[in-house]
Amino acid sequence: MNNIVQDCPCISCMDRSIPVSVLSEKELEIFCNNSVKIFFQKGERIIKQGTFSSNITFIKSGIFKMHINGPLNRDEILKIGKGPAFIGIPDVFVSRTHNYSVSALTNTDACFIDFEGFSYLIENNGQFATEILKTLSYDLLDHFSRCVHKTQKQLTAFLAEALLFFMDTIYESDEFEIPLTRSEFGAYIGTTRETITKIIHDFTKDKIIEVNGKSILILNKNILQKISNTG
Amino acid sequence: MNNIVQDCPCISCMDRSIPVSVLSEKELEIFCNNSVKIFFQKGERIIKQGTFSSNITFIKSGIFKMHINGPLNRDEILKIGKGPAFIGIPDVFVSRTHNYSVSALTNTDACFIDFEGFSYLIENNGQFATEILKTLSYDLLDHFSRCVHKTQKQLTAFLAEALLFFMDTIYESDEFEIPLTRSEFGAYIGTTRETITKIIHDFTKDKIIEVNGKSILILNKNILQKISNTG
DNA sequence: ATTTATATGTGAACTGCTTAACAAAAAAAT
DNA sequence: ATTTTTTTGTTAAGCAGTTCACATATAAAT
Repeated sequence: MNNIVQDCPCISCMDRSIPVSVLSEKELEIFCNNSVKIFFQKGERIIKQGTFSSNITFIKSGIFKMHINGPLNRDEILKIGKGPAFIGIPDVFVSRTHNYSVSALTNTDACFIDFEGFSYLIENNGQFATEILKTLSYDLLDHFSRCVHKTQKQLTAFLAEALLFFMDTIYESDEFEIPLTRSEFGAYIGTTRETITKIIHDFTKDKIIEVNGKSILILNKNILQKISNTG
Repeated sequence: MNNIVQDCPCISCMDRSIPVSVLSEKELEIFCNNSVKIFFQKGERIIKQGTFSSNITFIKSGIFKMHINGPLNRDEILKIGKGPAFIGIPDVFVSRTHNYSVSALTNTDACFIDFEGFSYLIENNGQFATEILKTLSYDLLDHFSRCVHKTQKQLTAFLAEALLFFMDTIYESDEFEIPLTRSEFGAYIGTTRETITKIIHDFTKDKIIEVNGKSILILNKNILQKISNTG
């Protein structure tokens, strides 16, 4: 009963996160001893752009946005994701400061792992290193795709893509509450809140979606897909 | 004289590439035995989007472009870089196929390292894994920045940024031959060749740059910087 | 309950950039 | 050398999306 590993809360994440699952008992202990869990309320900032980055963040549960303050002082959302996920990895490996902010879009459980401990695991467990590499690789390819779609597609198509993303990836349901204001939605798509309003209005008029404030119901996924594909 | 490591051509890259420099003699031998060096002429394709990805590519020397075929079948340049650089890492770790193409913009020496060998080194040399992680991290942050600038800046500002990039990072000189056609330049900036022509024309009229076909001379870096910053 | 602040809707005027169409120059192929 | 292809320049018309200004609704604060 007095087993350290049993007291380690990180053990509960072994079946949530693949990188965590490849750790040995001893390594899991190191992981635990170098991390703290913190609860964030919807809307709270988890990482602030510009602050020093001395730890990796693991989003245990919750939906979050990665956003960055651009050259025109406008906020832009780089990515929306949900736990379980490691975030902030590129920052600690490259610069001493965070290059972007991360905020909670729903109530969120997050764990902060000290870089020393994280780095030790990378250096000493090749499988862990490989899994983290996979995570970063996926993030990079995902962002390539998003960036290309953003520049090449028309706004209507790119917004359709975003709705499909919420439906298929984030909520896995055709009915959901968008965790963004119209302005934030604009920052995600790369446009203004006015244009978001207009396109959403068009979609409801064509009976593609049903909207009531923030709650959205997808009525015709096929057409949405077609709009997204044809650009 | 019959030392294997001395016969290994990869040893010459120890002082070119940080990840290579952390390898032991034995590991360098593994590296060599799992790689081939190939010469590419200017314009040749090094990696073709869609093909199977079973190896990592190391650009020893030369300037290259990473480009991707977008949803509207338009080619877009994600990144321009120069050797020494590892490319194609995210592809092998995530999907079995290449998600983008890479082409030589100048004559280029490239080495292909079999994934098995590369993976072995990641798993067994923590320092190597860390350095590769740094590489990917840098790529990700760099691309975040580029993507945000692309959406927020006006074309004139973004083109100015590109010229400064060529000057400071690629050629380290205020005089250089742009290794892109006007169309490619458009694919890099996210616009059409007509607009590229127009902006370049404006810059020459204002005596900011001097242009003769592909050769460019930066006359006033300060103004270029200012244009780039003010969006 | 009332005030204040934030979020959303809506339309008209404006604009940066694209599209399209043609001409000329340079490079590659024969 | 001559033809063919690719690249570049240039213009006018068109439009997708922005900006601005105001009305309304919702949420937060007192």
